Amino acid sequence: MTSGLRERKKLATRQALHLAALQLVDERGLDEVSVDDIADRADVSPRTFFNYFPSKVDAVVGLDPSALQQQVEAFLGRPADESPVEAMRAVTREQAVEMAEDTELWPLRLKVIDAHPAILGRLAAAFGESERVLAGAIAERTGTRVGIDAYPTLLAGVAAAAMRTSLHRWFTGDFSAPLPDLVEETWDLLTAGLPAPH
Amino acid sequence: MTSGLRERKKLATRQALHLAALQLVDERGLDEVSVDDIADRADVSPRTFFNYFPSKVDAVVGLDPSALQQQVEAFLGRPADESPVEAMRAVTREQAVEMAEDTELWPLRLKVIDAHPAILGRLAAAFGESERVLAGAIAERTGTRVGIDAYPTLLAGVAAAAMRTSLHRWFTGDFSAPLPDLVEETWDLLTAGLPAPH
DNA sequence: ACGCAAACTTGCACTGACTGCAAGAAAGGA
DNA sequence: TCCTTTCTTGCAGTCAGTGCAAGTTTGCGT
Repeated sequence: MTSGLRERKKLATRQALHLAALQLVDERGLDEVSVDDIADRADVSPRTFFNYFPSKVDAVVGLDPSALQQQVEAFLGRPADESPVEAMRAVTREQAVEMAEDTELWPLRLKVIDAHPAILGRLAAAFGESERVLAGAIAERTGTRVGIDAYPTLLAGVAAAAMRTSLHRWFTGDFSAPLPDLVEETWDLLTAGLPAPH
Repeated sequence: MTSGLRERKKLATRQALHLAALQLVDERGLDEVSVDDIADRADVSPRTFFNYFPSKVDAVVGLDPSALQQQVEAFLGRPADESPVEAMRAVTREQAVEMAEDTELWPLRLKVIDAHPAILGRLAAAFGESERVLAGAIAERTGTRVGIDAYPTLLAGVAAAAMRTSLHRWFTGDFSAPLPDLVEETWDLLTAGLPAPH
């Protein structure tokens, strides 16, 4: 289908670097891990590290660069009779299902991120980037304009907040509750206009 | 009231560094500005720069470190008969009023941030930090538990999204629309459960 | 199987962010 | 005025991150 040897090797190297970064930071903490350490464990030269990730924290976060585009396409591909909120909710639910399938990487990622605010910062930036792009897609679908109308930026931001909230609860509950269920609960709260609890 | 000479000087130096960073980055772009440049314009040594800000981007963002605590106190100090959403909304509106009073710094900040995604990342991290703390305050007020219940984390995240959305529209509209009005509109959308536009 | 072109890895040298330390200067208070 | 505390500064050092050029590996047509 896609894969020559070259592409498989690249993917393997990328994953090795990400995993090495994740494990090392989990073991020692962010400041006690150098790029050289990560490159060593992944069996590549320090210089090669920077061919794969632009910075140390990026390697720890290790986000799939194609995920954002997939998210946008999934959103735009939702049935036309769904409201924007319904479509956005469906997309985040699908993401949750995929994340939950991975029983190793995401828990470790969340553990490390939770322990290191600096990494959380980079993650937040990624969410911000995602928000920008998503807002454009939402505007396209609803006929609103980013920056002029509140709707697209707000919905994108709210969707990101919903995902963050769900991930946080997933982590806090030691991954016992199914992530998609947590996502559903969160969206129920949102569409009800955030009624006070109790 | 508070101010000895020493404290006034510290505040002045901090503001000078922040303004210098902001102007220089606006003029040349983030990568064309070094810490030495910023320190030069603010008339302090490069080493002193790091006594005030832990990094270059932090100086550009230049957030008031006490703002977060004030926000939490403002939230906890709202009348007990207000719902959490009403209280949160009131706090963000008050913030908006304060921000709008400053007709120089915030517009420049937003302009620079909009032009430099790397800075936006740091800002997002600050919002994330704020969310964490706020979530704690919300939990305290509502008797819910951060990490267990969705409510506190979600409301904090949504409030941050509302502020980001409003700031973005304020900037896009060249600061002609009153920021507090934009905040109100955004919260109206939220409490209505994000109804589809049109 | 061969050989060329493109892509990937690596080492080297360099810039600049950031830190710890210790000495000097400035401010506050008795 | 003297002493203490705090702030500033220079120095030396570590490490992140980048451009370049040489060497290596893979893809592909022949």
